[in-house]
Amino acid sequence: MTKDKTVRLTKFELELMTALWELGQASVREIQEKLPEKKRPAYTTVQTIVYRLEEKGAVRRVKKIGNAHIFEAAVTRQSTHRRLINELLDLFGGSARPLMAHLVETGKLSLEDVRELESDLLKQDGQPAKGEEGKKRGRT
Amino acid sequence: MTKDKTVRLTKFELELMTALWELGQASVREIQEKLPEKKRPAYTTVQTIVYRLEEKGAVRRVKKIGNAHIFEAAVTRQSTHRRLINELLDLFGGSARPLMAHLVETGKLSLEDVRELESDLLKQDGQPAKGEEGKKRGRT
DNA sequence: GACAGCCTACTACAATAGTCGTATTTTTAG
DNA sequence: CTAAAAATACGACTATTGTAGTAGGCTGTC
Repeated sequence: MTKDKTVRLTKFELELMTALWELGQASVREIQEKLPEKKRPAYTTVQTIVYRLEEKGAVRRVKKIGNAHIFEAAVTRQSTHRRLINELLDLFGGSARPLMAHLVETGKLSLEDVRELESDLLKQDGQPAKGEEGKKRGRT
Repeated sequence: MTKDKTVRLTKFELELMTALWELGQASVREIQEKLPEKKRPAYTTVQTIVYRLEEKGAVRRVKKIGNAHIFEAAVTRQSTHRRLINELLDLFGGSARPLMAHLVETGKLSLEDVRELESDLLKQDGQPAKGEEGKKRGRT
C-alpha cells in the first residue's frame, strides 16, 4: 500500500516538489512564486520542470481553474525523503551509525538532541500507543 | 585549515571516488576493477570520469608507474560526506532532528543505536575517550 | 466582440553526465 | 629488435538537466 514509487529527482526538481508539497495544490505560477527570489527561474522554466515531473509521475494534474492547470504531488515527501536518506546511507555502508557519528562530529547533532530522541523512542516503544504499530519493528 | 573544496559529484562519480578512497592510490584500471561487476563500465568510460574528476579537482595524478598514471583523491571522504549530509539536511529544514526521526521511523535507527551514541557522546564529552576511539587514523 | 493578460503547448539550445571507439604511444615479453 | 599488450589522449554521441522564447488559446472587461 505505501508502495508509492520513488522517482529519482534532481536537486532542482526537488525544490519544486518541496514548494508543491507545501502548497498542496498549485498552478505553475504559484509554484514559481514559491521559489526563493534569488534563484527564481522564468515561468516557462518552471513549467517545463513541472511537465517533466509529471512524466516522471511525481506530480499530477488535479483540475483546471480558469484555463490554468492545478497540480499536486503524486509522491509523498516521506517516500522521497526516505529514498534520499537511503542513498546517503548507502554511502555510509548502509548503516545509520556512521552517519550519526558524522552528524555529531560536525556539530549537527548534540547530546541534547540524542537524549530527547531517546526519550521519544522510549515513549513510543515503552507504551505502544493504541492502534497499529507492530509492523515496523526492525529490531535486530 | 580543513578548507578543502567540496566539489559537487554525481552518483557515479561518487562511486569512483569511493573506490579511490578505498584504494588510496590507483590507476584507472584498478579503479575500474574495483567497481561492482554488474555495473562496471568500459575502461575508457572510467577513464573519462577520472579525467573529469581531475578537472573538478577531486582527484590528482601523483605519479606514473610504467606508462600508467596513478591517481589519488584530492578531496577527503569526510568533506564530501559532510557536503552530502548538509544537502540532505537542508531538505529537512537544516536540522538533524527531523532526519533522526525519519531514520527511527523507517527502522534505520534503533533505541539501542541511540543509546550507544549517547554513551559515546558522554565519553567524548566528559572525558577524552580512552584509546581506540580515534577515527581519524591516517593510513589504513 | 475586441483586447490586454495570463496560460499552455511546443520547440530550442547549451551544459552536464554517461558511454565508448579509435588512433597513438609506451612498455615489455620474446 | 619486434610484435603483442596495456595505457593514453582525444573525439564523438546520447541522455538528462537547466533555461527559456514564442505562437496561439482562454477569459474577464468595457
